[in-house]
Amino acid sequence: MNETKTEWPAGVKRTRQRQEVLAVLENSPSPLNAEEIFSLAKKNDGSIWLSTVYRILDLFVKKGIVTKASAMNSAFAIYEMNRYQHKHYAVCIGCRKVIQMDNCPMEKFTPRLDDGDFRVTGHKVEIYGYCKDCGAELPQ
Amino acid sequence: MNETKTEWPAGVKRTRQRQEVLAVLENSPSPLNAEEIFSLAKKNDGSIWLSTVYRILDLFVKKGIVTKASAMNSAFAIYEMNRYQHKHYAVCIGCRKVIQMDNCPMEKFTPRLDDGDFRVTGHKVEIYGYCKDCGAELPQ
DNA sequence: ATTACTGCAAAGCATTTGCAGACTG
DNA sequence: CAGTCTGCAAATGCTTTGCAGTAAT
Repeated sequence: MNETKTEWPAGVKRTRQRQEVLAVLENSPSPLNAEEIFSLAKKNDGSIWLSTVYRILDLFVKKGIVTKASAMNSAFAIYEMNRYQHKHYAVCIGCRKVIQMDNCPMEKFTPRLDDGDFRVTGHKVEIYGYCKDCGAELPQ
Repeated sequence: MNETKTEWPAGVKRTRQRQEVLAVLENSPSPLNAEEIFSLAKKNDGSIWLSTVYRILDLFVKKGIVTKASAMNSAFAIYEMNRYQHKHYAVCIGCRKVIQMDNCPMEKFTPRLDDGDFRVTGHKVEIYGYCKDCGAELPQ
């Protein structure tokens, strides 16, 4: 599978590797790290290099096609299609499963800062704890 | 300066390097990364190794004396005394300054998750944008 | 004296970079 | 065909680990 669902982004040279990376991201319901994107693209296509994946991801992030985040307590970054919807995640400490959150705690919130003026351009929220499969093992 | 303000934590062997690291953290108003802790400790004492600092920080985190976080878009972890108060930070994209937030967006918030049951044990919030010194350079 | 801790060096892991050949528009 | 992109290898930066000597209780 090598097709992207949407039209090709403007101002981005179309190469086999870029199509592959975009297709992988479009077809993933959850964010992926570079290594995962790399092996999925490789499975579909056969010839792609990890450093190329990083370069493509950087480009896509710069173009606003993809968003980059880093899951807490995790050494690596995760990437997903920028679907222009505001999303946050809950991460299970037990199994590392990532669960989408449907609401955002920042909706009705104004930060109170020591330093006076601060122009907020974005925020990051992550909740952690135990999912229904992992929580059972532990005492309340 | 080599003194710690509070009494020495129980169950932790007291060494010169550990005292130094704890003193550095106690005297810092803002979180520091390992390299910064290392050079401050070195300045005070002269003989300490970066890998030792990492080992000491891991120990302190495990003992609950220190908390570890990772500032967004930044490759390294930051550490600070666990003052048992709930704190979040705003990070300036321009100068990387870290500014404390006095309120918490999670106070009156219940996450709505796809996956049903999830026992929340903690959360992480980070706001980013431009501080008063860096914001001026950029257009509104 | 016994056990844990540190100095030091080297490895580890995610990510980045340099370069020459290959491909796109 | 000019310029960009990729394969590949090697470097980078933060952090971890192994080992033998040193220090703490």
